[in-house]
Amino acid sequence: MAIRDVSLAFKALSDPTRRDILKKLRNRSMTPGEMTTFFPISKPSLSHHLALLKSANLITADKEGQKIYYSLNATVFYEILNNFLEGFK
Amino acid sequence: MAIRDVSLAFKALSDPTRRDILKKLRNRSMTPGEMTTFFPISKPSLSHHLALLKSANLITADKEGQKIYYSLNATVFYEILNNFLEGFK
DNA sequence: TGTATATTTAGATATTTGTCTAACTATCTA
DNA sequence: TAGATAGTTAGACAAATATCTAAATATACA
Repeated sequence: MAIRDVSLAFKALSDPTRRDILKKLRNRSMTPGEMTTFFPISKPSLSHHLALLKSANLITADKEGQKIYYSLNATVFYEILNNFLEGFK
Repeated sequence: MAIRDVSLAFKALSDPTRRDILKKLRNRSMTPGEMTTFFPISKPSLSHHLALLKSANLITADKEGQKIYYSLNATVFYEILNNFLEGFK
């Protein structure tokens, strides 16, 4: 899937917590529960950030039982930034 | 000069009006007065956006008489996005 | 079925943001 | 010096954002 909203993508990237989440997801998929052990943030706040990253198409979610594994959508991630850079050539 | 605040840079890029301003400045330097002929926005609003882009180090300002010429800081612009992409390799 | 676990949703609140009008500062020029 | 022009600053306001606690939903399992 492709870029939907550039503003949303940059907005998603403008928050340090969300960039930290993306950096964690570079290595492997992770559940919100695991993430809360890394960031000093409440579960609802984390959930909010994940929803925003998902709406920006920067991450994907896969439910397995009660858990939800979130993964970096690397393709779209690079697409967004590179497409934007193209516009400035 | 280099990146100062990644959050600020992405925040600056998250607004459509500010991205439009940057795109205009790709071609040439421009004064706020000229810009208002392109965007349906008041001078104070434009001034606000320019201040934000400047604080993010994405543009520079050169005063000549009563006019202020704003220019794209292309170097820092690419630096910000590419450095960020590096972190996701 | 009942309880524990994983996550989201709802609702509240303080902060930030984008916009406007009005007023101010600086510079030019007749 | 007076008036016009270019731009910013001040102040107000509505909308969006990030955060929290409490409640709801969904799944697992004894």
